[in-house]
Amino acid sequence: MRAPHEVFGSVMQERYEPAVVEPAAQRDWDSRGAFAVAEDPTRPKYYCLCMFPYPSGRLHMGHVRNYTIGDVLARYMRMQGYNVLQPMGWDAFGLPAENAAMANGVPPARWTYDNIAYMKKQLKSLGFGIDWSREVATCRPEYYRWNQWLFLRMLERGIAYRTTGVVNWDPVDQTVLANEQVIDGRGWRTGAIVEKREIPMYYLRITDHAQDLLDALDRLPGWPERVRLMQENWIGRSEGLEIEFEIEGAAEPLPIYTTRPDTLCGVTYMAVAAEHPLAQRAAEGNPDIQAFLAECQRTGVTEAALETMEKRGMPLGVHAIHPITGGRIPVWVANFVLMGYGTGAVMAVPAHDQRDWEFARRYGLRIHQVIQPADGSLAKLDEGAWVERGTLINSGQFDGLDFDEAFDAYAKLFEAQGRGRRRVNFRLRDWGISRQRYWGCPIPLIHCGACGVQPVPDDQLPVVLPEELVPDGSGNPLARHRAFLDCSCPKCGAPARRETDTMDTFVDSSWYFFRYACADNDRAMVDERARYWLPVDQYIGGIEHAILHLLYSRFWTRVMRELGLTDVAEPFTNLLTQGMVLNEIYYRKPAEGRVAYFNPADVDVQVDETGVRVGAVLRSDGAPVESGGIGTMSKSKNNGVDPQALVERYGADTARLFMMFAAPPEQSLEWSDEGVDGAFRFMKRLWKAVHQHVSAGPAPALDPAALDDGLRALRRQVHETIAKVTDDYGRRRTFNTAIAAVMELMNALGRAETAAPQARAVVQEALDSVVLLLAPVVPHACHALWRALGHEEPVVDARWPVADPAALQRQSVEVVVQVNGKLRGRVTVPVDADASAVQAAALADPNVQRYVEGRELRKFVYVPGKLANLVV
RNA sequence: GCCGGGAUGGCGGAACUGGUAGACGCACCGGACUCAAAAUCCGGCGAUGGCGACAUCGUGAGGGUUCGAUUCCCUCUCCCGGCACCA
Repeated sequence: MRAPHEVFGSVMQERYEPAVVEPAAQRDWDSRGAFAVAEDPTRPKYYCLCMFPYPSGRLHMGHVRNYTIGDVLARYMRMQGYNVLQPMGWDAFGLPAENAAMANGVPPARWTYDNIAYMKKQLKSLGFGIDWSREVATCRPEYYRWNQWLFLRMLERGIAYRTTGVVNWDPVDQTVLANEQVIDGRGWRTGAIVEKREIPMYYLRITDHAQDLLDALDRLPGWPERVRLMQENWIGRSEGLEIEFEIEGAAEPLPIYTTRPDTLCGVTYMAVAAEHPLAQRAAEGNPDIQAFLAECQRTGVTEAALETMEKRGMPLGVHAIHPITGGRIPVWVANFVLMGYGTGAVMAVPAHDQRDWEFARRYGLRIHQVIQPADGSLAKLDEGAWVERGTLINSGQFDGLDFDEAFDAYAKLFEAQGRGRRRVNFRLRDWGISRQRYWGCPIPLIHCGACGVQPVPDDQLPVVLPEELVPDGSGNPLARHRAFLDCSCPKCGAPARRETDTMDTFVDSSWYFFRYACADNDRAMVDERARYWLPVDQYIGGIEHAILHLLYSRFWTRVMRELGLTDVAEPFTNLLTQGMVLNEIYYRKPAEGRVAYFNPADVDVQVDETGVRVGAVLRSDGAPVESGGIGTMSKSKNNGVDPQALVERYGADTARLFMMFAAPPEQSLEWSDEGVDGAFRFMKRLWKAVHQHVSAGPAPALDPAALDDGLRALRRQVHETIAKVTDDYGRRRTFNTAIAAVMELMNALGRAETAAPQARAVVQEALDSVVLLLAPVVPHACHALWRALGHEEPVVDARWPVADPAALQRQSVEVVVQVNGKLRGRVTVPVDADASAVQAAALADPNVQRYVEGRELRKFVYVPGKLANLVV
């Protein structure tokens, strides 16, 4: 083996060749096990985690962006002295594998394992500093047995329970469809109108933790405000009243929940869900209602579909008795009321609720105002509902009360009568985890004819999913696979049938970050090592996971804590949500047939002489294509860029540099081939600068006292850049501005006169700093350059540079001068100049004088070292 | 429909706590080098007016607060993410 200095050092090659540099750096890291980490109580730990990928086949740019952000932070924190863990794994169960199986006849398992092998190679070629010894794949029995084990613990404690749930049913394929497989209300393969169907499912009681999941958001200062807000709204805590309405001719009252009890006297109708017993009973012997209920069956189950559909209803011929006025109120069935939400019934106040108002208008129902604006102004109820709080009117003894007083008065009244109570309600629903699919973690239950549903005993775990089956789109192949199905009842020993439902893949991803800490333990879900590494210090992933995945993980962590498996309250201390990767969309719409999309790589953009775009043509035929604007990279729009091709052409460092430079991580990132060229040019300039410097031999030691003004200014910029980049990486997480600052420094270095010995010393310090500052972003090139600059220790293990306060000193600063807020001049003043000195200097400026002359100075504003404003 | 976010030159973006709008990069234009091209290097580059010094306008649209607003408040438009079985 060659010593590093024979490869680089003084014989550093002149040309920047990533195809040589990158594999060499990767081999060096591999041979030294640079990223394998162990628990070390003597050093502060830093657990840097990126959301694991679904093994879809190849990496896409969103992955590259995600993992580059993580790798930059991991390498930066390592240089800051932390014991850094950066693991990786595979979210390997899920629908796409079944779809691929249907298309190609390949078992999901094989497709998945092949994809993992390929994508792992891609991740390695991008140079991410991952500890691969901790890799997990959720489709492996070693992993999912702990899903099963914890599920059984939840079942024992009543955290998991069985009830019915609503699913999309394709009547032709006789199968349950995912929401994404329902297109415009029809099954994606059969085109059949999808029906709602109730089936038994297992649920986890996440609602038991609703209050805590909400309260703890305040203790997550490291999460973006917008994610906390989205979770808060998702949990949706509300305080209201549950009120029972008597139903004419029925023994059972109709309970409803309202957050606006102050509007109670404005109720002019009630509405129940199609599945509500009142509606079902009214339908008996009434074909019109039956037809309406059947129609309600044929809608999607998503909230978006329900909210956007036409609000329709039908009177049931049943009446409720108003609990205050004693008046008769018609009860309707309405398609927008959901059986699963609250009590499946609502009171309707058209005067003060917009949806009720529209419904009342449509069906000619009464609109009765009971709230008036507190300022006495008039509510225009013929234009829409008046939904603000106000003062009660038309409410008998309650007239004149405000919202809080009315809430209280009604609550006391109903509580005294036993016909209602105060209630806190959450929008959050329990987590249904049953999926009628093959490629997922089997739910470890056994159905016995005599003993009912029995849990699989712990010593028989895991229930292993057979890996050779190929789904065909009509139901779950497990249900036809005798070797899986047949078993004996653990209680009575009689022949029994295994449960064929599998778990939601969100279960797999709710705790994988624990397993990385102890992936090799085959006797326990987690061990002591998880106590060392958890919680995750920095979690990085797409904003699209802001609610579900993160909420489920927070819940699962709470369950693990209840079971004594962890002491961690919250799994992710800091969260960074990265934006999408976008690209141009080009298409042609033929007179007939489907729109054809063209990959931007095959399209030439035409610009006029000022650089403005005037059109685009397809390179292969030279004919014009239409621009469809900018959109997320996707298969359907054919606008993806293959990371592999990019790495092969420019190298991983250029790909990483472009991604980090083009936009701050939280914003969406627009792809640009020209931008990649620019990043590559910068890499070549950096390489050349170091090459030129080291070719002239070793630089002398730096003597800061011996520098002239020019060199002192250059050295100040070096240290200003160190301070800025440190702040940008560490606090702001804006890698684009950090890279821009380094580019500015390189530009200044290129302009400087560097022949003199002390100039060479400053350049050495500058280049050392630049290589250290860029090492997290472009680690391969910096690995080589650091050694070329004469350092023995590899740059991954180098210490992060610290700005020298002495080098940052300045004697004078430029202050901009405004007159009445408009920029009129600039003056240079000593750094320690006081306001009066700056005012005098400002008034001495000829251009400033033009605007101040002959007018009275009313006010003088001075922002030290920056700005002076003369108000005249 | 509901919840969250965004909009700044020809383009991606910068301006961090209300204080110089346009850093850095791309594209484009001009120049150097070259037989030539590519590569590289140097310079210019928001709009309008002016020879120029400068001036006026300008951060999706409209209004407000302030000595001063891309930044804070109100109204609106468009785009993106999520809406519980895509991951």
